[in-house]
Amino acid sequence: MQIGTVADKTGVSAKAIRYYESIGLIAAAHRTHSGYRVYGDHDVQTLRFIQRARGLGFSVGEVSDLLALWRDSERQSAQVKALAANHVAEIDRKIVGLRGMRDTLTYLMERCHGDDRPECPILDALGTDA
Amino acid sequence: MQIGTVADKTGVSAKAIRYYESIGLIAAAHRTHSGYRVYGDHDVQTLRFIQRARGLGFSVGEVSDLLALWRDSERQSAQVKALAANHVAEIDRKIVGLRGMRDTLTYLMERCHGDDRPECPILDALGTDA
DNA sequence: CCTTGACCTTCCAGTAACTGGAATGCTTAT
DNA sequence: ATAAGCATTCCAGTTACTGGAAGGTCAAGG
Repeated sequence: MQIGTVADKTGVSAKAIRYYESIGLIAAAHRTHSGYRVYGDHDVQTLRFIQRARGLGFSVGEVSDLLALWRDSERQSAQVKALAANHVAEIDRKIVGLRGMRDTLTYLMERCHGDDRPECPILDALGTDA
Repeated sequence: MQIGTVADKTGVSAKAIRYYESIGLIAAAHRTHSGYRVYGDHDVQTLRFIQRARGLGFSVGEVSDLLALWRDSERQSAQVKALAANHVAEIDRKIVGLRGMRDTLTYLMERCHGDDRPECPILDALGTDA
């Protein structure tokens, strides 16, 4: 298989696959005599794994750890769970931050007429001296 | 006032202030004969505005628009409200995405023993062929 | 007068995770 | 022979800054 086929099968762009190779997330692919990268089903599996983990918001570094655990038959599920727990905590922090922003903004928007007059509590809130 | 004082007063780092100047978000500061930037209370107000807007998650580009509206006495509050509404929609999209990730992860974590055995539904979910 | 320390200056690099695009090469079909 | 549709490498750009190097400025103290 060439890189384009793998990209289609995994949903990971050819660019991203090369990038993952360049940073060492995946092993360097074998090449044809003319330099084309060649992949097998195993690589498709790995890239699907990566794609799903990225889709769950894991950073590339975390994905690297997850891949290592995935390949390690001696792993302890506690390690995986701990990684996931950390990530969930991180997600929760982000959600809390975003909710705070949204709450403030909706509060201000409710008080803004939103017509052709210039008065605006949103700008007032941003610009107060307090 | 020099840049360090403004940084203290506004919570915007000196680095960030210079950066904002470099991208044109704020006007170039006047300089002393020796090249030091000089600021007044007006600049402190502006930077506080920027700081608050950034804290609500507005991008620097959006902050630029907000600043323009803030300075425009002829503005229509509807423009501000629309900007805010777009931003809230964006925030909501992010929250939905994050919640989806969190739900999936917590679902999988509940099923993971998290002990010294290797079996792990989290890795299974990431690695399935389906 | 000189030095020390705390300021300030500019400029370059790095961050995360890629994407876009240019210039070029390979393969296959017409 | 050439054109289409793949592939390759490499450089730049994205966001919003931060870190650090190399070096000027200013006030205070010895």
